[in-house]
Amino acid sequence: MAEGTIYIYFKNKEDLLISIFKEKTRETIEFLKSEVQKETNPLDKLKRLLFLHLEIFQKEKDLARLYQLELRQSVRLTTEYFKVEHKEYLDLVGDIINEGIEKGIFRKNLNTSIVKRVIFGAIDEVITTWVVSSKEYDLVSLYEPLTDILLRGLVDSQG
Amino acid sequence: MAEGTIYIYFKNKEDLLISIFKEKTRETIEFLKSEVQKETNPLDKLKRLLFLHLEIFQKEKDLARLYQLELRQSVRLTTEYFKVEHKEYLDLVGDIINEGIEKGIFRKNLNTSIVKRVIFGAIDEVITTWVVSSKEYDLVSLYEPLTDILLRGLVDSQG
Amino acid sequence: MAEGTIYIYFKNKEDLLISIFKEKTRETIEFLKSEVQKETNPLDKLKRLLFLHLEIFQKEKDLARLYQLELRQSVRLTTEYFKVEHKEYLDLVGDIINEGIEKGIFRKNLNTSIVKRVIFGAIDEVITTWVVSSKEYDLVSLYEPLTDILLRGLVDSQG
Amino acid sequence: MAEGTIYIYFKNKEDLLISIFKEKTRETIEFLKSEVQKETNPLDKLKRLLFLHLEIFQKEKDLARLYQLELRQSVRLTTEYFKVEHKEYLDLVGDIINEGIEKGIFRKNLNTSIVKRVIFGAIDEVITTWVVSSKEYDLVSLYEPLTDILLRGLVDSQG
DNA sequence: CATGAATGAGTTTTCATTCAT
DNA sequence: GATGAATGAAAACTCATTCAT
Repeated sequence: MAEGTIYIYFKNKEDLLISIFKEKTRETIEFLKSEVQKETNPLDKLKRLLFLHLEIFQKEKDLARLYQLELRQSVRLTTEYFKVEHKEYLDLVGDIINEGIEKGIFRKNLNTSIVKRVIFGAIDEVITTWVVSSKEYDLVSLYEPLTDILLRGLVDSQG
Repeated sequence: MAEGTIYIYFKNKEDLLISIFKEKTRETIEFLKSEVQKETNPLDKLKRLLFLHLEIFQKEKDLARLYQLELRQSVRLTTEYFKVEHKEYLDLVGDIINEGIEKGIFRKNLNTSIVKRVIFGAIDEVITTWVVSSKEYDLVSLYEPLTDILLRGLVDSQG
Repeated sequence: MAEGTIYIYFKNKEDLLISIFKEKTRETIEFLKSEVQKETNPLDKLKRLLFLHLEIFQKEKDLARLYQLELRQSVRLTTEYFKVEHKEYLDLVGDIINEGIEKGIFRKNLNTSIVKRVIFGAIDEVITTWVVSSKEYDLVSLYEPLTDILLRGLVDSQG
Repeated sequence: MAEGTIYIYFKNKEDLLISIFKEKTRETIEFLKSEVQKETNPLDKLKRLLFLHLEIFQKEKDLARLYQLELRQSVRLTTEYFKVEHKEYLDLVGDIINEGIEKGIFRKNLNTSIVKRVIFGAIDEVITTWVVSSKEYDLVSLYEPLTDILLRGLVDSQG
């Protein structure tokens, strides 16, 4: 695509970037939603979501770089993204949590709006570390310890 | 300080930014370390750390903006920061976790290197949301639900 | 006509514009010539010419805009236009003036090559003012004061 | 002056051009005003004005080119210029005409607002012709026939 | 040493022109 | 021949860096 072409379809370069992120994120969220719906147990839904999140980024490291590093380049872009597409992902997590609470699988006194951010933040940080790391390692293999902490917490309830 | 003055002390603008972040981060980590050492119980150490992290950023929203948005604008800066200063914070958390595991307060099978990232990621996300939000709300009040999830996890162990 | 089509018929955009102006100007000058020839008195010829010039532009404000503003945007176009089509209009005026001098209706010592430019310049300025004006007003009504000055001059010869 | 320098002082390139024209025109008008005031007779005032107008442009052909050709390049520029600086020149002429009418030197029934435009238009056209001409000739020498027509008109009042 | 106006390399944007359909 | 989406050379603009004061 030639330089000038983007100006036929977008007001400016930033608008193009915003559009790319919106498009890609929506597509991914649609995919995640449909995959999650294949499970009936909220616990399995959450697990599958986290697994796929890691797997998608592992498969497309360039995309991961784009999301974890380039997206943040423009404050306007980050803000826009946070308020719309990002919110949709959080809502997907939030719905699973709420369902789990209702079904007695998750704890009753959970604050869903914080829980969904904790889950996203945890996985986001793990992916960013993987992206900036000079070492090559398997991202998906982090699925086990990641879910373990999020689901069971840090404190030894037996102790 | 005038525009041109920075080039007397720094090679370029990015170096200035890196220097500011390093300086500020080290100072903050020193403060956090000294505060954490006032507690003997690893659980209390972790709680105090999270509380102070929220409190510091709440008190200086400009600093929060700087860390959560501006810092991320330069890929080189983010990468550099991630590998040095950010690591120090993670190590502080990691040491507390390890101490807790040894003392039987935290679960034995925790993967410390993931746990510390989960904790940082969770709090980081909560702060970024607060920074980009158009609504004004109390960040420190999120301390309770945040520690609750991280410490106890999502799953209802009674159920 | 689609964008690309003009390059089948014209070398470039400027050539198209030149062609449009040439065509339109020639057509208009032909019309003016034939109208002027309906009068026998050079004074009436000049009056009719000025009246029609105002009337044509009043009737087609878009055309007026084209001539008074758009045409001047390209230096090459202005220069080209000035040397050919514009000259034809001036010659039409010049011929009327010369005829008037010969017939003793206009003053003997008139410098025809300046006179024709004075007449064109005067009417051109009046039309440009009308085009750029934010107020809507009747252009043809300026015919009377315009001819009065050009024919009788400013000085009170009785005084 | 380097490319980027203009953006320190002006919003964009067009604003720079507008500013140059405004500045130069105001300066010239101030000069013309002061020169005109040296005369007491309105007729002499007008003559001196026309003479100086020709002389200034003859002396600075580049400036003449700028005014007669480049100024028209942008419709916005032409419109802005017409409504402000250009108006000031016309007012200067208009004031002289009004004074002349009052003193019985110019004809009573003159329409000042048209007269001033006729005078400007006439001189403007003569200058443009000089600028676009491939022949080099003396512009100031046109002062005589130009004032002759404007002051005495075309019609032979003896005839 | 400090300053901030000026710089110009790099980036973004425009728009006349091309060319596959 | 006609079309209009795509092109890219040129113009406009930005902003980190320099340097005369």
